[in-house]
Amino acid sequence: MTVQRRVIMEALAERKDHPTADQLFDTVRQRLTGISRTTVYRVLETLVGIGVAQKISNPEAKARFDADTSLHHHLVCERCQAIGDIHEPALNQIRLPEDNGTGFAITGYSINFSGVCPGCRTTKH
Amino acid sequence: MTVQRRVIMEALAERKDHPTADQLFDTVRQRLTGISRTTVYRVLETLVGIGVAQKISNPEAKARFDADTSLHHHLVCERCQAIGDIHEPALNQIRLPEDNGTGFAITGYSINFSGVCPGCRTTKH
DNA sequence: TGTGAATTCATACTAAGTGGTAATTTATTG
DNA sequence: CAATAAATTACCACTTAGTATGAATTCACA
Repeated sequence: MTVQRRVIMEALAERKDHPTADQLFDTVRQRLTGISRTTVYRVLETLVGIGVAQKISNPEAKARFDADTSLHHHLVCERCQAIGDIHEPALNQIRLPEDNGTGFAITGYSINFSGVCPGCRTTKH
Repeated sequence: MTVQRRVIMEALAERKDHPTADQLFDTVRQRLTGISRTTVYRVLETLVGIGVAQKISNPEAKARFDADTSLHHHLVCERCQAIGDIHEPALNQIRLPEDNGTGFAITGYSINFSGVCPGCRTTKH
């Protein structure tokens, strides 16, 4: 466990907006001058690999990360692409399709709700 | 409606693997020599805008497109990132969380199942 | 505190996507 | 069917996101 990993993990854990690797890099470099961009990318992959963070599925062309690895779901804003969390126990009861005819061995799932975030709702058009 | 749009739409509609913009560009350029990469990107955004195609949420850092805009869900392979469709009526009955405490105006949803695809299941490791 | 292994830094690179402008092409209208 | 205005496309350069490689540093443990 290195200083870099701790700082990156902390930076990810303290925010709820599912940042991209470059966003985290901008945050982390202010706390740890000289940290390299490559390190942030690599450490994030490591964190995902050991199961303390996850990549969020999203329609944008960039990876987004989340320090919350519990079963929960996401709200994606159609306008500004912001991503919010939704913890709703009722959504965690979905029966995994066993015989789905696709041959996939399903291990988990996550629901992406699309909609319009509070900020974009109040902004005209 | 231009030739380019028709060819791109056809190329997207005839495949089920949710291709990226560059994958479509490679296909389309063989049918329409001289078509520009930018055009493929722009037309795909247009097709999404008019509602005849959609962007698929996925954990990779690239946009994936789908000509099927009906309510259905996706299977994402953890190993090779392949994306398959799953049409399961039971999954289309989810009640949209009304009072979700987030202020989001929810308009739709899609479930991403994670797992291992048939190809990767039979390949060791 | 020394040593080997793992991690990080620096740099350069590839891949994915965007922006601006001139040139085409389309659709429309007479 | 030809003229023309509007929309679309091509070309080029550029930004952003992510990856590869090897040298240098740091960590963990004896």
